[in-house]
This record gives sequence, C-alpha cells and structure tokens, in this order.
Amino acid sequence: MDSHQLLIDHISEIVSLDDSIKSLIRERFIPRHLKKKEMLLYKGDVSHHMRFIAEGCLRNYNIDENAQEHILQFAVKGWWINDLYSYLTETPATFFIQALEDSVVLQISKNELTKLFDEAPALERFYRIKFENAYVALQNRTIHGMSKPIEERYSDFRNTYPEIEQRVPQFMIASYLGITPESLSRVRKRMSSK
Amino acid sequence: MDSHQLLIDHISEIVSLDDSIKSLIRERFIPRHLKKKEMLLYKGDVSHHMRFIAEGCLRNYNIDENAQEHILQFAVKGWWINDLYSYLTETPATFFIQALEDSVVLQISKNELTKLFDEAPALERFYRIKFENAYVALQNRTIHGMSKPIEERYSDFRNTYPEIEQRVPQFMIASYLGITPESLSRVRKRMSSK
DNA sequence: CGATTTTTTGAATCATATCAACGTACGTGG
DNA sequence: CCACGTACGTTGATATGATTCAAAAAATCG
Repeated sequence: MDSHQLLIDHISEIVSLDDSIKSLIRERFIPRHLKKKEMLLYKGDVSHHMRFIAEGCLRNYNIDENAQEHILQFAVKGWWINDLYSYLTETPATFFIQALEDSVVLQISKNELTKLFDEAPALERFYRIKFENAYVALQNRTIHGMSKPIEERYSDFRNTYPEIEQRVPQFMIASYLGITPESLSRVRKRMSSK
Repeated sequence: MDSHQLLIDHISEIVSLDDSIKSLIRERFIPRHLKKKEMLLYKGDVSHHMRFIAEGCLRNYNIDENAQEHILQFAVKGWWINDLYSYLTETPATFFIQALEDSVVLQISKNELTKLFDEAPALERFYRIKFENAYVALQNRTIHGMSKPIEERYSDFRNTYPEIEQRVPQFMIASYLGITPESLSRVRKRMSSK
C-alpha cells in the first residue's frame, strides 16, 4: 500500500475526510526515506515538521550530561514521532530522532499544517483526539513507571508493544524502561526461570 | 474576579472568543464547590466532565494493590484536572481526584462540550493546543524522571511549581516524585547543608 | 491544650548500579 | 564461505542508594 494511503486510512479511523482533503494530504505530506541509523532530527535543531511513520522503526532519545542515552519512545508504522516541544515552540530540540531500520516518514511543515487546519477542521479534530490519546498513554506510562516493579513494567512493555520487542536490541529496551542493560538481562533470567 | 471570567481569560490567552461563545461558556460550565479533602472523582466511577480549577488546589492520585498512594498531578487555579482516560473512553476511572484545599471547579459534561466544539471551533482549537502542551509537559516529566537524580528532580519541582511546594504536605511531594517521605526528608537535609 | 498528623532520624535490608570479564551473534571483507 | 572484528548479551563481585521499620520530634488542628 502506498504511504499516503496508509496515512489517510489512519486519519479516517478517527474523522471522516472528503476527497478534496485527501488530495491535500497527498500533496502536502512529503515522504522522506531514511536508512538504518540515519538521523531524522538532531538535538539543538528546530523541528519544523509533523511526522508520520509509513514504514520502519525509529526512536526518540535524549543524551544527558553524563553521555547516557535515555529512550523516550519507540515508533513503528502507523505512529507519529516528533520533538513536540521543539515543533510547537520553534525552539531547539531537546532530543534526537533516529531510524532503527530503513524507514519512510511522511512529513508536513508546521506552516502547511496550520493552513490545512483552516481548510480542513476535521484534521484539526483528528489532532485534538490524537493528542488526547497520546497524553493518556503517556500518563499511564508515567504512573506505572513509578508504582510498578521492573518485572511488571517489562511485561507490560512486551504486551503493549509486541512488535517492538522483536525489532529493537535489548539494551535499548532497558534504556526505555530506565534501567541498565545488565539489570534487564537479570530480570529476564529471573522471569524465564519461573 | 468571578470564576467564569477566569476561565474565559484563560482560554482567550490561546484563542480569541467572540461574545456569543463567552456567554455559552458562562452558561454551560457549572461551578462546583469542594471542601478540603472532599473527593471530586472516585476510582471506578466514570468521569463525565471536563474540569477547570477556578480556586484552590487538588490532586490526582492512584492507590495500587499494596494500598500505596501515587500522586500523578497537583493542580491549582487556572489548571485543568481530570481522569482523561475515563472521560475520553467513558470507562471507570483509574484514579482519584481530591481537593487539598477548599476549591471551586468549573465543569462541563462531555455531551455539552462536544456540542460546543461544533458551535465554536475556536474552542476545539484551544483544546488541541492545550493537549499538545500538556503532552509536552508530561513528556518532560517522564524523561527527567528517569534520567535525573532525585535532588535535581526535587529542585526542578520547586522551580516549576513554587506555589504548590508551599501548599502541599511534604509526604505528598514525595509521592509525586516517586520516593518515600523518609527519602525526601533526607534529600532536603543534604541539600540544605550545602 | 491534647490529639493527630507530619517530619525527622537511625539501623538493617533490599534492589539496582557499576565495573570488569567472558560469551555469543552478526555481518563484512578477504 | 570462512575468519575476524565489533556490537550485544550475560554473569559475578562489589558498591551505592533508596526502602523499610520503628521510634522520637515537630507541627498542625480542633
């Protein structure tokens, strides 16, 4: 299936789009092809685009003062990925976005998207609902991250993102869970022995 | 200043409202008065309203299987508070909302708000932007929560929410930060000795 | 003021981090 | 297609930091 069709189907699951809007989406969302390990956004640059993943897998991560990586989000086909703070405020990004596999991203500039909102209120509604959902999902992660033991957080991760578990190296999952690779290895050992 | 004016000013910081919408807001957002410790929402009930705090201070918290409280959010005048997942999906709430001081909340039912979105697209835009910002703020909390040492998370909290620091007991701040009250007490001691 | 809640302190315990070494898998160039 | 190198995963020993439990001190409320 072509990338734009995937995007249109994705949006149509939430709001209905008439044909003129569908053409606008096809026109204004520009595909970008990334090779494995290629960077989509660097910390320090401003994120000028909203981005939808049509193919592949990416990660969103930060590098702290001690050169430690912390993964905030994995994203695969059908997900959105961005440094939203940078995008919304047009300030330098606070994290990196990198392809973990060869990937295709559809992106639209903020200017274009803002124009689209006026032409297509349904699209604005789509983003409202999308952000509501994203907020809720993140809230769940935040509260579970602090209350549940690691074993449980890890199995939650596996259940919630089974595709990602397969495609991403273990040390990155450890980073996402906020523990060291050694600890995750031991957690897995404990779990498999039961 | 009257509660509705506060809400209207709050919304007007982000989108412009014409007078007819302002009247609708005055009509449809219903004030609710809460005494200190009074519950606004119980875990297990469905949250049918969107809620804006006109006065006071509330908290949003979970109680886990071990009867441990985990505070997800504090909110004061000018903030919104809800169990969004419950509100959006009309399923039982996964956490509690309680007044920490005598408080006034303006609330509107989901039905009414959905109707308002059709009458006032500016309002829908307001919520889109609001959720974007909320998402970003929560994302920051999530990533800093996992990367920064506790001392730093505590001073970030103090800097970000100076009002709340004053008004909320220390053991609740510990709960928000995801540590025990004893640990927070020791962190404070270490910090003050420098 | 007395009662209750909150904060502090101490000692023992537990979980994860850290550091270092070893094992394994993968893919690239010869 | 094999061999080597690099990246990833596992394991062990030790260190660190937060938790737990218990009790005392301080603050708050009626």
